[in-house]
Amino acid sequence: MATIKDIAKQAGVSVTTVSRALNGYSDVNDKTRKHIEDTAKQLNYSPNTLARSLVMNKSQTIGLLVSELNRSGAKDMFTYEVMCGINDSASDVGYDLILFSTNSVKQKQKSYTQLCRERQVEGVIMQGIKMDDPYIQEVIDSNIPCVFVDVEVEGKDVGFVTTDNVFGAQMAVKHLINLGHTEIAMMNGHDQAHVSAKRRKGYERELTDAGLHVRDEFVLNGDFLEPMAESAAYPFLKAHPEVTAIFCASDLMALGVMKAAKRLELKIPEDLSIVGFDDIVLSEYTNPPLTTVSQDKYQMGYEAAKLLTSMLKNDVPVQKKATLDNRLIVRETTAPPKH
Amino acid sequence: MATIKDIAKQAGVSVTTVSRALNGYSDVNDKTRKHIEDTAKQLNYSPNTLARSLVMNKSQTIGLLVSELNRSGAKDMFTYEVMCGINDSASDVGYDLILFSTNSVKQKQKSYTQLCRERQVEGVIMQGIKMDDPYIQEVIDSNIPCVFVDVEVEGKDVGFVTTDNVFGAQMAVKHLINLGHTEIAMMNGHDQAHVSAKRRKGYERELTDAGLHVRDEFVLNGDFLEPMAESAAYPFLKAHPEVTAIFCASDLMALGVMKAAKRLELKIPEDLSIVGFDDIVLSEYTNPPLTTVSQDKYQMGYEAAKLLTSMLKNDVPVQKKATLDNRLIVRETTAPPKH
DNA sequence: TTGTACGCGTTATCAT
DNA sequence: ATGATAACGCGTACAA
Repeated sequence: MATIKDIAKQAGVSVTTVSRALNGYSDVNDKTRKHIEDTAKQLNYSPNTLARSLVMNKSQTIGLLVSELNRSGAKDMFTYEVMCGINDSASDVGYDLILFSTNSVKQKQKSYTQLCRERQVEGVIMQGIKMDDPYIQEVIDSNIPCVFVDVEVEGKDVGFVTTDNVFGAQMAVKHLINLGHTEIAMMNGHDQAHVSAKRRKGYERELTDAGLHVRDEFVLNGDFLEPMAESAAYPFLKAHPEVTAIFCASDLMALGVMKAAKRLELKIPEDLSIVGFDDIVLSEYTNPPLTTVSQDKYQMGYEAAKLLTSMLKNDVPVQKKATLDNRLIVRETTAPPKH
Repeated sequence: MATIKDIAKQAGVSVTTVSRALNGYSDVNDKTRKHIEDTAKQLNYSPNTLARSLVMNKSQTIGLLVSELNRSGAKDMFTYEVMCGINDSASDVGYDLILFSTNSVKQKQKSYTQLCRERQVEGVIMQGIKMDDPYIQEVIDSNIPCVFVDVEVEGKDVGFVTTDNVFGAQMAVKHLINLGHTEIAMMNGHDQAHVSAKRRKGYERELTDAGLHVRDEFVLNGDFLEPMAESAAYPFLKAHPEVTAIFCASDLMALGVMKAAKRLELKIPEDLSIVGFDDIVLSEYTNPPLTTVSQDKYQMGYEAAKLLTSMLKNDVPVQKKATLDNRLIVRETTAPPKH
């Protein structure tokens, strides 16, 4: 627990000199610097970042605000991989991460700015937040730099990173159309997810472009959950034998659809083609392996942190959004329809 | 950015009174407290935990030290679920989490105590560390309270949480023996993993108890990685057609073994029974679904944080270790051997 | 019940 | 090139 004071005493100099020597200022004699560095090492000194942050008014800390950090199963791998990217990128530039988990209830108890200011975070990365969560508006109103993952919000100090969800959905649907499908349904997430709207847009655009009908009753809601998707798909597929393909807004929901199809004794892909979204680890191992739209989750996190730290470093306006490409991975759940 | 000073000025009292009023001390007039609370709210005040920590010498922060936080795939879900548990438990008692990711290289650059003291963490939870990592000894030598996940280290300020790996392995092997298997191999992780030793011990003990031979050449190393397990299993299974069952020290390696078996045209479970360890999400979806030993990862994290915070709160000696039960989940990769 | 004064460990300003 | 001193925001003896 040695402090610069201890070093100063031991080395016979003032605290000022110690501080400057250790921080690499040029206006300190080489000999005294050496001496100070030696005694610092000898005393096993480590600086107290708390004190430093207090006086400098910079904490070198980023808040990682994750909504519903839990074992929902749905976003698990997604959240984790994004986090890895954030962590790598942030530590590259010397920022530490402090983890806040929140949910709709907590958000009512403590305001966003309070949360941030208490811990003096310099900026925030926001993940898994829903469009109707109170924090979104608070973020925009506050002047704490923030980057959203997968929510397209912009503001003076607000940016976001996402993948091209519209185009991703288009790729998926185009793939099905190219195979010859014309009756294509969609299993969507829920209305509070920004990506849901985007993916639906892509789905509808691609159908329209191909001259196919867009039918509202062909779009189901699976709440991004496997069991919900299954129970939504089962009656639908039963009632609509003409449907030969389903585009799912997440891999997990695709799993649910696969289960429903199995119960209806529909063969995949012969009777029903399925395309997912995300490319979670699981999708490679399903039976048959799932065709899906792959998002680079790690990269999303990495870019998010990069965006944020660049906002933090510069006062000049800076690029505040990033849209990553995603790509279609064709596996074995898609084939031409039987006629 | 209002401070207690601002409140004091506005409310016409001293900072001391503000501090005491806001911290719920009893020796402050109800009327003044009310007045102070009102102006605090009006000024949108939030306390600066940095300053508070500095003076109290308590940061209310736990360091979450994760080794190799990356997309290795192997420990992904494991790490994530443990983290969820830690987070829930820690936030229950008002601790925040600061994320440190480390690896063998980083550990040489900055010492454990330095890392901790810089950020003034009160305690640490250590995850995914290898037995030959330098930090382990440093943790023991330091007096910063620490709880390890899955490494059985004890010390004055050091505890751990783990599952009963020996017994878990025994359950798995017993299950195979009960089915009638006698030639049972093991796919182990690597020598730097504490759990590897434990699981091997259970494997050998159960064989011995059943009067079966323990053969060193029946124990392979898959480094906890799927491809490594596959390439280790392939030649082994080819050379040892007498082997009818393999116990794997992780589900991921079980996947590798399944791939090797497929290449050798061995049917699972008819020609080869496989038991995994962990019960990752994936194992439910493999083809066929994997029989495995399930660990409650969330609970491990929850207990780890609980252990640590109780060590932090009390100066009295306290329970410093926790061993959780795990259970065998029989799915479809195990069956009696063909004769 | 309230206020004064000091200290936590550090950096920054201004002298010297 | 070096040192005194103030300041960051807060908690707390001690005094009143």
